Amino acid sequence: MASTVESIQQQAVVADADLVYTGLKAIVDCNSFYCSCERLFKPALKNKPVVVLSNNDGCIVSRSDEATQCGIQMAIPYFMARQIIETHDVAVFSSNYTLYGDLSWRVMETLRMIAGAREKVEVYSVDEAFVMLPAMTALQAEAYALYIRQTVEQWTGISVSVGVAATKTLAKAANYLAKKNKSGTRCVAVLVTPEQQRIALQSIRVNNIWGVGRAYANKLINMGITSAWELRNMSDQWAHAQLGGVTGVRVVHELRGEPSIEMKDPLKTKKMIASTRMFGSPVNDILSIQEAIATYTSLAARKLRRQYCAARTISIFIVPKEEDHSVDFHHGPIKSTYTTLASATSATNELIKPAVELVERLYEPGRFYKKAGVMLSELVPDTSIQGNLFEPESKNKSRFLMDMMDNINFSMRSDILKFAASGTHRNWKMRQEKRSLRHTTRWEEMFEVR
DNA sequence: TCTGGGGTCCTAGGACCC
DNA sequence: TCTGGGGTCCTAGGACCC
Repeated sequence: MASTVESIQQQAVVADADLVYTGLKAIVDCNSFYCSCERLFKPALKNKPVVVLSNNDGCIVSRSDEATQCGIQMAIPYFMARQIIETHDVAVFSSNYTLYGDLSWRVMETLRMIAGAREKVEVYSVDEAFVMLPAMTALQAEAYALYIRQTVEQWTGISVSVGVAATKTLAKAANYLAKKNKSGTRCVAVLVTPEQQRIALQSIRVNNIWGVGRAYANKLINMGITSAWELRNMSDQWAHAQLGGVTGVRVVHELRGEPSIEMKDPLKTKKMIASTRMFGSPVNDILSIQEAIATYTSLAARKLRRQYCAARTISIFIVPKEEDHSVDFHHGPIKSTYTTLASATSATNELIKPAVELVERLYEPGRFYKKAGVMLSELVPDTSIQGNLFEPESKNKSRFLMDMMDNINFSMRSDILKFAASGTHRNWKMRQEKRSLRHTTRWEEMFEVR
């Protein structure tokens, strides 16, 4: 079966007997992404159960199919799965975001090459992207999806599932079916014709639809609406009243095949950038907290510069360790404050100083804290700074310094260069006991071929 | 005596996503 | 003992303005 882009595109022209669809989208989703990354460099783990833990080794955030079959649930705390993990000899890894980031970039670049243009790929998360497809028939869409899957796997070693449809929500539904029955679908599913859509949606429960979370799923099921097909057939007025207004109407429209969630412009920037983390163990001295805040600020500043932005507002928060364990974990008493700068900046040193000063406003001696974070908002394009002739020269110099630091940090993929305020003791640093090596980005940890 | 009909901006909170 | 770290969008309500 010849399934190259060229032959598919030629067929689309020739096969005028078939209906040609325009505006089709594919969602390409890496299978158990973090686990796949870990396995890539440890062939012995093939077909073995693998899990990857969140920061601080807190929760399970990725599990291989084998781990799922062992009965390990997604997003549960590590300690709760420990027994199953030991019984089944599951391989456990701490998160290694450097490795995942690099492999993610390779997957996305591959998709951009397949699509033929940067703007035809919308990176949705570290392991998912939407791809706009050329006009084609239903049959060709399936061949194209297979081609995407095979090419990504061949070029990056990462296996993906592909769902194709006229709307993002239906594409996600197709992808859900492809993943659910990997051997039957070859990790590819297409929901293009009305018949394909009906059969698929009748088989999917509402809670598995993109945009229907736990709250709405419970509500729908209580109302007797259990399948995606039933939801699709509800009226706009009903959706508006019952599913959170316009958002709910969009979901129903999308299920009917009417595009209501547009492809995002990849050049559009974020409105806010944050960097927050739990401490490895609770901390009660102000210096440690300030060190942590300084470190998070430099991380956030780096993200800021990567998207060519500057920030005018800095907010920080710290979370005291709760003595009362009955308090809901997610809604602890967060203390926060912010400051607005005279002018927007992306220079780490200009952001760290006010951020560290803010800590003094919140800190109460004697208390223990378990988490802190920095948020940068009021973002503006960086060009407004670069192009300003009236800024003192020192500002441009610091911008230059920042570029250099980013480049060094990026190429070495570690924080070799740091600001003194980030400290060197780091007893607040998170636990990462089971982190794998950074095979693709560090010479000394490179994978050895024997 | 009596209390319009807009508009904007901001914040908090809820719902969702990975 | 032990519970991630980001994000987005939408709505309601209050303050303020004319």
